[in-house]
Amino acid sequence: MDTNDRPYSQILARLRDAGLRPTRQRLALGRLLFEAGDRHVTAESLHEQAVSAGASVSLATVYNTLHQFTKAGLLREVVVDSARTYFDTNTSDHHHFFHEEDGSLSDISGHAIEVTGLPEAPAGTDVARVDIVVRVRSSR
Amino acid sequence: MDTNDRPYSQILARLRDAGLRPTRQRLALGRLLFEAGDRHVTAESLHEQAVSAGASVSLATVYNTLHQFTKAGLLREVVVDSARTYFDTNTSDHHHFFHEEDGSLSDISGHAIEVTGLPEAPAGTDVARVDIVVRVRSSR
DNA sequence: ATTCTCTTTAGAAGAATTATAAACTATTGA
DNA sequence: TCAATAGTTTATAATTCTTCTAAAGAGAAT
Repeated sequence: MDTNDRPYSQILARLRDAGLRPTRQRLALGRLLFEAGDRHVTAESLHEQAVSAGASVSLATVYNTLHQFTKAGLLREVVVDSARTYFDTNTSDHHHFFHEEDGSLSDISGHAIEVTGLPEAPAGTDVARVDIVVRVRSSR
Repeated sequence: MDTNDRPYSQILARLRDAGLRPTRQRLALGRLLFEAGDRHVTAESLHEQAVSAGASVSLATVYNTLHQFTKAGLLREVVVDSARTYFDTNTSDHHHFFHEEDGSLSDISGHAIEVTGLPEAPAGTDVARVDIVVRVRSSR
């Protein structure tokens, strides 16, 4: 068994579980997304990376795939910048540092975080999620 | 003195302090923004309101003005939705409920809120702001 | 292999926002 | 009061990100 087979099979399993056909494009994007630890990507950045890695995938497919993966729970959307949409391969409970200058994100583990003093959700509504974004800038 | 003079003069003072000429357009937008308590607007929504209030202001001017007011500290930008940019007339320390279904915002006073367990800002960076967004959906 | 259904894709379309350059207006100083 | 000037407004074009469309392509099942 080739050492590269295992990652492929993991991605395959993820796609299968999500009910998504394991197409060439989804496998390629899945590998880029899930074989490198926690990542934050935009459609454009992932598309660039895919192309420069030799995978020919259209930008439309990248958008489609990111949304399908998100719906399947494989990715999470992160809203920190009104100019572009970020997707996070870390779907566990956590928050973010956002570097306003370069637009980069880094995770803040959700375990240690506690928020006190939050009022109840408005009448007739349920909380879907609590997002904390710590906006930082270089000190000098 | 007309009862409507006071608000005008308040807006005038705000503009003067910000070093912005009190033009017809800025006064009209300033009144809409600051004479009705805490508000959350988008460029489009404020433009619509201005037009239907009889103030002829172009959309470009609404964008310009929102950004100038923000730079002057009269408004705050709120990032909750990658599709559009919201501006908040409440510039004090506070957070938001975001109704994902209708795109509306409501304030959460910052006084009672406390976040524990946040790690230090990454080396070489300073915290510019901590934003908490509680995303809610109607219960049924 | 054939068929069926799901996917991909190029390109058009849409939506929000920003840029441009000409017309306009508040302010200043004579 | 009246230019001159410097800052504003605006229509419109341009940009950018994202979604849509419809036709071609590719897995899956028979």
